[in-house]
Amino acid sequence: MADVNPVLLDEQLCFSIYSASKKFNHFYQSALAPFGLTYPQYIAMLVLWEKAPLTVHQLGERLELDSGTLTPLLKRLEKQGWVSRVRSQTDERQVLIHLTEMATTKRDEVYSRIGQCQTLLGMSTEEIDSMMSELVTVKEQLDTVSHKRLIAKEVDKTN
Amino acid sequence: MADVNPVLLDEQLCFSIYSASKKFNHFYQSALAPFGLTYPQYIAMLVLWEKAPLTVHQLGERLELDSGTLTPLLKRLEKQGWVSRVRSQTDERQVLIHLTEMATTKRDEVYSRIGQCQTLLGMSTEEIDSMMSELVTVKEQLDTVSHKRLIAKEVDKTN
DNA sequence: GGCAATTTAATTGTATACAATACTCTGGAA
DNA sequence: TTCCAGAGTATTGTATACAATTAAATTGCC
Repeated sequence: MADVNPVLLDEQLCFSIYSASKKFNHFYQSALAPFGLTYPQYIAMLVLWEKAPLTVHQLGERLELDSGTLTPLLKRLEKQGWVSRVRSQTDERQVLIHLTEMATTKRDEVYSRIGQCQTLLGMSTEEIDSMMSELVTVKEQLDTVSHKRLIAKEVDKTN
Repeated sequence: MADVNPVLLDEQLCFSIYSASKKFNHFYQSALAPFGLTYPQYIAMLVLWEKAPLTVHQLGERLELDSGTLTPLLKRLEKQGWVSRVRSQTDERQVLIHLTEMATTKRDEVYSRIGQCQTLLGMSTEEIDSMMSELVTVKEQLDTVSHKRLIAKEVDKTN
């Protein structure tokens, strides 16, 4: 164990991303304050504005969230009048998330507000695209590693 | 409101970062499973390994977390034997977080495990540095915008 | 020296995340 | 037809986050 290098917080990419994620969260929270939406609620609404109605499962795939997170989140969105949750007629296991009239009405207002705030960030489309593609690479690596570790576990079990 | 562009989740930098942050979280959670540390607990330990003892406030500045998050987190670390929380003699408002002997003993083991996992990510130091500096820019923008919005609020109040 | 303003932690309340479990429903196999 | 494996959602339990408040200690200012 003598060949171990110190791990310094300031050099960790994970912490940069963790910190940036929290700042974005805070940024959107205040940008969306007039609408009373949190950041996770907002991204759920983004997906729904694209293609509601969706089942909880479909929404979860898009957001990478499971029902443990989405069920209470959607109940809160329902209570605040953004969505309605309707048990599917054709398959009673599924719950379809529909937009309310209010959600449809307010969509462009939210889009506009977000657009204004993003302008304030002052990043070009190219800069944003470049960063996002780097992030895709990182995420793929993380998925691959997780997968490798999973395989490793399986191998372990067989020994 | 006719001039509003749709906001698509896939084009949002915030979501890329949010998603990457969750993947890192999951990655470290499983990498650190042998030690029973969560990701936030791990970064707290990183800072403490650099310069314990620290007050809750000092640790919070480094991690960008407040006592509302840190107090329970540190109590869990204490219960698991990583740290001790000691009320300062010279200023009884402060609580000093010390490393336990176990924490000191296991430090290099954790460093080594993390080093191995990072190698699996397959990113060069240059790639990581480049990404981190871009993230610093984004975070500075987010802070600036938040600050602008704060000023705007103050101005509002005076009207 | 005495007291208001500040500092520091802890607490409270709300909202995510996510693993693990429970429960209901569906479709297919025997 | 019955039974059951699997799918879809909800629930439970644990751990963050963070705003707002509380409580205790300290500092600064008169």
